[in-house]
Amino acid sequence: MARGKQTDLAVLGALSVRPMSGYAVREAIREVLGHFWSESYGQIYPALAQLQRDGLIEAGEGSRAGSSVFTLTRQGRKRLKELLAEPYQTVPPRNGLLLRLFFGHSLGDEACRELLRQAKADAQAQLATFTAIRAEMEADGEDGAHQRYILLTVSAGEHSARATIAWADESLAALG
Amino acid sequence: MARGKQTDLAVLGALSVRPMSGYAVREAIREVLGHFWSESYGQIYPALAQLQRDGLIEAGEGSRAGSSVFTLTRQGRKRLKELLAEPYQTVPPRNGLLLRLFFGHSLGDEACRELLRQAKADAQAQLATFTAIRAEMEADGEDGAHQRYILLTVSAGEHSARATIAWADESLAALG
DNA sequence: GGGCACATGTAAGCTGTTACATGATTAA
DNA sequence: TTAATCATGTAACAGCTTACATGTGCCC
Repeated sequence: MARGKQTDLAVLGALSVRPMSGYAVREAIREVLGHFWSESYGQIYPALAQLQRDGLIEAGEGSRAGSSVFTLTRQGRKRLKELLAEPYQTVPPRNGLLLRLFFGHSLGDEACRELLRQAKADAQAQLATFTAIRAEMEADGEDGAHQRYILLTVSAGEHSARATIAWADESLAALG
Repeated sequence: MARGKQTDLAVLGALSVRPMSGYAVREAIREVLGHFWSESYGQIYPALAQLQRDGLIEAGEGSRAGSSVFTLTRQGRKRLKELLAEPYQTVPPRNGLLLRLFFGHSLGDEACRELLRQAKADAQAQLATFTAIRAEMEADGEDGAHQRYILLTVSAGEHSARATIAWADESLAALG
């Protein structure tokens, strides 16, 4: 019971885009929501079973033996809207990079600089990914209904990555 | 066993600033590291007991009956440096706000705008807090050894908050 | 026929929070 | 004297990941 409402939300949301198998739900979450959300098989399969028992999704014949394609029911669509409207829970922060920099005096300046350089490189790689996604989406031009909202989350990633790069540069300068 | 290395790191780090009780460790983590780290009593007390058994910290007489003040030993200081040098683990992302905006089509535009307005207000409040901390630290001017590193983490918070504000403004404009 | 992607599911175990039980000390 | 804060600790539980077990279908 009460297995994360947020997991239900992610699963129902994925199925609202198109019907798919549990495996595909996992892949969709990894690839599409990956930069701000994650779920493992250990969450997804039990969630699918429960959602089916509750009549929020229906299982259809899959493309191969033993596989299922899940589709949202009308109640499932209603439940999705309910969950979307609920206040979201935040996870307790656990930023290992900042924890290390906070004790930078014990860590040593050169190690701090190395951490910052790595963080900057990671953020640059992320920024490139987001920019590529945006370019691809804007080139396609399809799927207008979802696209604007997806671009909102891509934009969040871009802003966050740019902020990290600027912060790393400033901090590297400050450490001399 | 193997109770989070990162918890050990946070606890040893806190005690490296000054010797204190378990309760004070919790408060220090909440108040000082709060914007990027968290630990609960259920983590801290077992960690302290284990660290003491391992000879990394020593318990001294507290200010009142039954209370202890923990101090880093030489080995503890060494262990702290080891842990600081280890690569940090990242937590799987779980951003409830972006998850909701991603499915904004189902949620509805007005609800999306409300989420963005709230996110902006939160970020503004955070930014004000960080700015106040910075002002206070720069006014004091004391504790030079740690201060530069602490300001690095404050700066990270400022950049992140400003990025969120800019993103929210852009997104509100995009949603009309 | 071998490897890879697709596919389902569970059990063990780790990490971490919450709630509770307990009590000392201080300030109003 | 009563409320708040300081202080310690644990037990129950929630949430999630990982690894494993198992098998199908496709393509080279």
